[in-house]
Amino acid sequence: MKREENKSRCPINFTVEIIGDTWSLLIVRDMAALGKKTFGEFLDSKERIGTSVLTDRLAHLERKGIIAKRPDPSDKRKFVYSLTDKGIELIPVVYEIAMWGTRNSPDPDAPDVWFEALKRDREEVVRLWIEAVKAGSSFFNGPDSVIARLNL
Amino acid sequence: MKREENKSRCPINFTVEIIGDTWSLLIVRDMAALGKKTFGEFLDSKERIGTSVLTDRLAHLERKGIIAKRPDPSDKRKFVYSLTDKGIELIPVVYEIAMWGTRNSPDPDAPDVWFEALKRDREEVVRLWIEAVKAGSSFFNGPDSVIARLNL
DNA sequence: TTTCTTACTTTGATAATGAAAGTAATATGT
DNA sequence: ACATATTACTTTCATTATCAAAGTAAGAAA
Repeated sequence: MKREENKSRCPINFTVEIIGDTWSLLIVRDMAALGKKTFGEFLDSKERIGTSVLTDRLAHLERKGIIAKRPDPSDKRKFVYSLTDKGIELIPVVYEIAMWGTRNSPDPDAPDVWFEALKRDREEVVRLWIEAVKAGSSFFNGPDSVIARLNL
Repeated sequence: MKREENKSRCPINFTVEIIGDTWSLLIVRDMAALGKKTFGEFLDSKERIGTSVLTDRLAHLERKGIIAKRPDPSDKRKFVYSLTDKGIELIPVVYEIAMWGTRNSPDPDAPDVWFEALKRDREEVVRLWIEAVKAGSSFFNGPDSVIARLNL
């Protein structure tokens, strides 16, 4: 993997060298928006990532301090992946990327509540999203989800 | 180029399939932050993009409606590249990516005024940045630049 | 009219991706 | 207890992308 070449110390290049590929941000999305936590759950997304690439991207994100990997106490075959603070800080990036895609895609596919949430104040949605993930929930799922807090 | 595979209609995947690679966002950065406009100017960045990759990425961004390409009226060898409205809409994404990189890079390299601008209100900076590019300037350069408007 | 510049294209080596099959550890059902 | 299933990988190999270097054609500058 030559993708971490440190081409420059530009802050934008720094970020792009970490999440600027086809899969990394989709994994962060699955965690932050859907609350996915295990290898099998990540495999099960619409974009159909392959196992070898998933293994590679998870190791990459872990090495870069975006996610943490722990053994699952209740099933010793499994590992539980979670966003670190650094990973949670990516939520504003993910929000803007989702916003741009929603506005510029000819036919965006997302839960109805996503389009409802976009009508709300950006600052509030981003703040609630960060709080949700810190509380162990995600945008759409869990007791502290954004949609629960906004009553959507 | 298989990078536009339409893996899903998720808004995040839609955006990532357009700008989720090593170079596309750096080109957008060069245009939005530095006001670069020509092939030679893009070649001349710290990250040292190769000519074949630059040609490919410029064609890709043009095809996706992010940038426009016109002949230079004063030098018929040249082309002038500019951000479309769709491209200008990426500025909030670029801002958040730059913000994350600035906060998480161990040794970020950027003009001093960038760090000054980060202390200001996000909404204002993003608004001024969009206005600057629409007026033919960029974040750092031109009569309507963000740093000119903020007196930095 | 020679030389330089610009925006490419071509070539060939190296690296990343993607699909499929394989594996070892652990869990589950009977 | 035993057979089967599941999980998180690893391996293999064909396809595709990237990168560096050299080449090119149109136009500008001296």
